[in-house]
Amino acid sequence: MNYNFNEIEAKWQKFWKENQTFKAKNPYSSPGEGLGENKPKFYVLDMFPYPSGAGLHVGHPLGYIASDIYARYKRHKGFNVLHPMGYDSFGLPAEQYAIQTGQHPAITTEANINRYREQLDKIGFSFDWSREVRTSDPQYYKWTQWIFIQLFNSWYNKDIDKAQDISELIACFEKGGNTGVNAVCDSEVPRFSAGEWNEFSDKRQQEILLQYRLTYLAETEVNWCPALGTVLANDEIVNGVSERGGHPVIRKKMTQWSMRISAYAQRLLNGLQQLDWPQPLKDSQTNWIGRSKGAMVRFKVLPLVPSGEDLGGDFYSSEKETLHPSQVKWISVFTTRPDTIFGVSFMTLAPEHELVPQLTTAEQRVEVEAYIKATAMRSERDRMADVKSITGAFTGAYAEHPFTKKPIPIWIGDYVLAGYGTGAVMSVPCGDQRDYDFALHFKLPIPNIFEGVDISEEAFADKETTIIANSDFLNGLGYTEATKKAIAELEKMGRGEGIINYRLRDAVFSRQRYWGEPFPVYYDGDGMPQMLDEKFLPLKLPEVDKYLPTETGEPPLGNANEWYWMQYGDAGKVVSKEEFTSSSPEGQPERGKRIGGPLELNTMPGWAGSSFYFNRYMDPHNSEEVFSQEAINYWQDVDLYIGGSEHATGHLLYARFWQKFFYDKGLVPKSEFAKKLINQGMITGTSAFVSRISQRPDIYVSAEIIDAYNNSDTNNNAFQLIQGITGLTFDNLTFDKIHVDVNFVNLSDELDITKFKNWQPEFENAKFIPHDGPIKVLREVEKMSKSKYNVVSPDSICEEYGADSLRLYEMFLGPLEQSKPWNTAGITGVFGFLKKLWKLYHSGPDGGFHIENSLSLDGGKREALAESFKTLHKTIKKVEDDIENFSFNTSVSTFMICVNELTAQKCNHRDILEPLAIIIAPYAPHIAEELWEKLGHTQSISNAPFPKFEEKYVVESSKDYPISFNGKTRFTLKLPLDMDKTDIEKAVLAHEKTQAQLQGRTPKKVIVVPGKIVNIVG
RNA sequence: GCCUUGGUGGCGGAAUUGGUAGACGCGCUGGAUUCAAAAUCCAGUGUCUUUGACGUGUGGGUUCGAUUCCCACCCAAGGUACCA
Repeated sequence: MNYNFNEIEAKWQKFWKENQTFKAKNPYSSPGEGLGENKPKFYVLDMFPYPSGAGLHVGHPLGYIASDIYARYKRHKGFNVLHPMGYDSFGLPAEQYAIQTGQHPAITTEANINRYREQLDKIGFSFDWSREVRTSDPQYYKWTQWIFIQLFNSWYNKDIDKAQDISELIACFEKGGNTGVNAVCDSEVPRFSAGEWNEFSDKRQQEILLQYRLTYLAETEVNWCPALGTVLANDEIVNGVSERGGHPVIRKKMTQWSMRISAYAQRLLNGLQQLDWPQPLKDSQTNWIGRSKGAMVRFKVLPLVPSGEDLGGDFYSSEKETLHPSQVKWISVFTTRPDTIFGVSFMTLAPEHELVPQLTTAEQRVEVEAYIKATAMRSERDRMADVKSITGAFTGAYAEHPFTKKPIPIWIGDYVLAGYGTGAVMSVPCGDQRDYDFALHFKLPIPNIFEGVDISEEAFADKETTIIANSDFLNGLGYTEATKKAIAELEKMGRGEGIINYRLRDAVFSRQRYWGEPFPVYYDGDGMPQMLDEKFLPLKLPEVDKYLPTETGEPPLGNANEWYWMQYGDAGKVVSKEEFTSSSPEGQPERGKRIGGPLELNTMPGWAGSSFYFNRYMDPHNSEEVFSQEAINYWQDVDLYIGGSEHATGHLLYARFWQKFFYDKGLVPKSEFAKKLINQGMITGTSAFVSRISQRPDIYVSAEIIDAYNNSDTNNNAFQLIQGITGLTFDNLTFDKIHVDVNFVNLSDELDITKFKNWQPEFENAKFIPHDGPIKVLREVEKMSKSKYNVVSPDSICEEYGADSLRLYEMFLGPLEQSKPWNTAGITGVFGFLKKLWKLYHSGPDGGFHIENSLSLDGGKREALAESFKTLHKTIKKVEDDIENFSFNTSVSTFMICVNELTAQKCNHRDILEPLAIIIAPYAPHIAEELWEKLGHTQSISNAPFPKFEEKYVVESSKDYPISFNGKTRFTLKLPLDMDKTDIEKAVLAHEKTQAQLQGRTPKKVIVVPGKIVNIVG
């Protein structure tokens, strides 16, 4: 009986579905079922996919296969395993497709999901599909909206370092104004007393509260992508262009919803230490958060120097005037080197800095304005492409040095970024290369404040060896002491303080798109944002005629006929503008006053729905709560999370942020959502190329001819042939390489000529050299992509070799975390292995199922099987260790070795073959189920206990010692393992081969490592 | 530039604490079987100037012994970038 994988796999996939084999129980909610009650929990999660129209290629399931093996292994180990799957189904491609075709994104998304599901099912995953979530499902995004409301109703209290309800902030304001409140908020919040607060209008109060909320509406500089018609987050931009589509991105001021993730910067950093995540990923989050320790220093802007006054050669000598205190302006700068403060010879502000217009003198105005205009015109990309040219302009203004009291000229320059720190720097040319270059270019002084350092060529930035000089009270100090002292002095004078600055910016949360979560927000008569009451959620996406921005440039939701919120008392609904304006604000006595207004036109970004889905899986159908406390307290957090490293600074940072917010609100028991994370590597494609003669594009040649050509092997008779047909000699012959579909190529790299000719019209009349023999293709490793025709789909592999072969092969390719090329040819190895495995259980006549039943008490039988037991148990040990270390590739080798050995031993004994089926089941579940059933079991193999490794079967009594001379192994010698050092040395030295090696010399030293090696030094 | 990861046969890769480098598989070569092919099975397969020598990116070092540890460098991939 042959290994009929198609039949077997279909059978068991149906069985699992019908029996809900992998449904995870929340034990408290189904106590009667008994399952899971006494089992420890284990949560294995994959990053849920965006269901793209292209479907899956063999690279996609890699991580899913690994997590599935782990999940199945944990079930065998007696855990109650949660292994869910769902879809991140809001996103740009469906919307772009909708713009082109008018097809509603919900319809395309549904079709894509169905295709994904079909493909996933064929691979035999043990997902609990009863828990599936889709971010675009209103029953799901109801909770995304709910979380948004919670964030809106929260502020960050720095004193207790956690988020609190906004009502507590209001209470503080009412009691003592905002002077005593230590909150994370906008930088320009004015100071006010309790009395002033209570006097503020409702609108003013709302405006102030907005500056404290964890999600807030503010005019911010955003990354605007004109081609996509939307803003993008920093992590959605790669090299100055959009991640999707590669369109240019410019800076633009817009009123947008933002998330105050910066409040969590330090906790996001701290939390990394307890996480078992890949180091590169943790490093990239650390860099992204970008903590730097230094000082905030305030420089007083000096009154303008009267025009025409000669500043002379020494510009530190000008006279000062005094100003009324209310007119004094201050420029705050952030520096990591307060120790170099005496080296400041000028200041540089970002061109966008808000003080620039006020500071600029009449004489400099023209130049400054021209410079600002010029920098604004340059796109982000231009600025990045050109970092070498130094540009800037002098404002004409001066600031006072906090210690020397000398005037310092204030410049603007685009090397200072508006978005980092305060958008202004104190320039220390002797200690910073950028300041140095700027000073050199504009002929500004470069005072040296370092002991014994030459700065005539470049700046000196080495903190370690710094000794400060020419710096008054800092002279002679090193970096650490000088920094401390400088900060202490600044604090004493009230001119600055030590602070910690983060690169992490608040995250823009609005997108000018259709296919995303609508905000549960309307704008009242004052234009202030108001949250919908939770009982009205979900606020469903409205229907629109077209998915493009409106004629007035509003987001696509502006096209909706009905997109106004109207509420009387407890009754609220979405209505048209006409219905809203024609309705009575006074309402009717029994219904109450009408409230409402236009609904928010922006939608939420892609990362909204993915920032809590892992928690929602724990209780996915709960319509009362985002998840119940029982569910979250049972499942706690993700034990193993597998997904791509491309989400390092996006999804994985935002999700950690929301989790910490939930933690503050007492909604979750853990402040980190995933204990362990693994990044699976990318599977690249092996593209196929066929070469054709450049001068005669209808003639295609086999790869051997190209080899001969590249090696200048003119004797190859193909060249005579080519010359005969084309008249081209070897010397003026050139070839072009063109991609061919990898599906037209067989395992021996030979091209299927018929398929190729029928592929595209231009190949119809293709001629081939050689005419008769096979045409071989060239191979090259590239990213798997449609345009390179190197995409291999899992479906075709499953059809030809089966899902078990696919699963084994994907694991066998190499370490999970490494990127590696796909080459279908190698799959025959694991396919052959499965056939061999099948044969082990089918040693009967005509290949029928045959197993020797166990006579477990018969010691004699056991004796005969000792070798097989040894094979089995060393396999159990190795495979168990490998799974725990996520070294799946080596366990496939181990299985191969095991089956090769058992085959050689002609083993057909139940005591061996039954445990073998279990240990292989996580990897190749279909064949394992089938064999399990044949072994007489009626229950699925998936919960069978994992066989226990027993040392006694693998103990060796002797060892083949490698005998080496000066570290080089010459021969091996079998000796008992319990022999001690001295005896080993004697035995080895007495051996004739040793004597032959020594040729009469006396060894200087003999190293004996029992159980390992013997080395003779001579 | 900086941070991270990696570099081993024709190819994917193995060697878990420093102890026989190249497991396992692909490919290739030869053979068996077959009218033939596929499939299957058997044997071989790091390199070379083959009684031996050389071999884990390069050059040093530590060690009885180094793919493994240390120093310097080269190359590749990923992240990040005027971050004050």
